Parts: sequence; structure tokens; C-alpha cells
Amino acid sequence: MENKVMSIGVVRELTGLTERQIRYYEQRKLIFPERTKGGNRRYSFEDVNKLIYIHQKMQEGFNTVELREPPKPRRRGCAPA
Amino acid sequence: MENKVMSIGVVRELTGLTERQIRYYEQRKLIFPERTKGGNRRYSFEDVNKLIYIHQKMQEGFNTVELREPPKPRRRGCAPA
DNA sequence: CGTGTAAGGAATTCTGACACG
DNA sequence: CGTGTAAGGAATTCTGACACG
Repeated sequence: MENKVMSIGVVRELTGLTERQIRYYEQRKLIFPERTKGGNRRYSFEDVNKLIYIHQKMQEGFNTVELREPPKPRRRGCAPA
Repeated sequence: MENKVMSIGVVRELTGLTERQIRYYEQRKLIFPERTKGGNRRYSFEDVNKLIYIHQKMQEGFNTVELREPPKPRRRGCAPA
């Protein structure tokens, strides 16, 4: 179910998080909801699971950066010897 | 996915139907979305599939009554001899 | 019967900011 | 850093009605 079909209100109910938290985790690049033409967010069930996982880890002491998805393997710096 | 999570707008996109049709099929007892506290409809993926099926049958000539789910087997009238 | 539409209101969501720590 | 909140606006959805056929 990677179909982006849920509004933030439904996600709020499903995850138990606040809209503030949900939007913040998006701002921190932890989730990537789609947008309607009007600008409203649309989430998938995967997003919901991810949010639950994220919040659990947060309570265990992780911060948003540590929970970020494995970034694209860009190679930079580390000049060769 | 019998989880009622989609707003009518998403259902409109997924089915290709108009909101008018979607609401009308509900009025005719063909689908049964839930409601938010505020009164907004929430549909499941099952509802979406059902709507697509319904509309297809409609175009084949069926009417809303004929497409109604098998009604509860209530017994009435038909006085015994 | 099944569907389109204009009308007015209400629920939902959005952004940017101030706050705290 | 992560989250709460009040503020104002905009997108979304709701109902009941008129229309056509």
C-alpha cells in the first residue's frame, strides 16, 4: 500500500501523533507525502508505518537526522591519496 | 483494505466517478462510507473497487436497486396457506 | 432514475511565527 | 531540537434544491 490516499487527519488518528509532529518529520526528510493540486498532503499506509517506527525510535533517544533514510550514495570529499 | 481512510476527493480520482455519483450510490445503499466527527465521508479501498464495479454494471444497464447488496433475509408477508 | 450545477456553510488543512528549552 | 499554539487564509466537503428526462 504505497498509495498516497490519506489526509493528515487520518494519519493523525492512525499513528496517534499530532499534525505538528507529522509535518515536522516531513520537514526533516523522514517521510515524503504527495500533494493535491490545492496543496494538501496525501499519505500512504507505508508512511503511517514509517511514522510509527520513527516516533518509537525518537522516544528511544534517536534524533531526526539519525532516523533519516539512507541518503543517496553521493561521493564527495575524501580526496584519494 | 477495509480501512476507511480516503476522502471523497481521492475516491473520485481513483474511480473516475464524480462526487455526485459517489454520494448518490451511497444514498441508494450501495456503499457505506464512515464519517468523521465533522461529518466528512471516509472510504476504503474495498469501497473504491465496489464503486468501479457498480458503475460498470450501471453502464451495462443495471439500476441501483438491482446492484444493491443481498438484503438481510427478513421474512414478511407471504402468509401461509 | 441518475446526474449536473449553483449556493452557502462548515470541517479540514496549510503556512509562518512565537515560545520553550 | 522537537513540539505546542494562536492566526488567517485557502482547499475540501457537506447538504438541500432545481433541472432534465
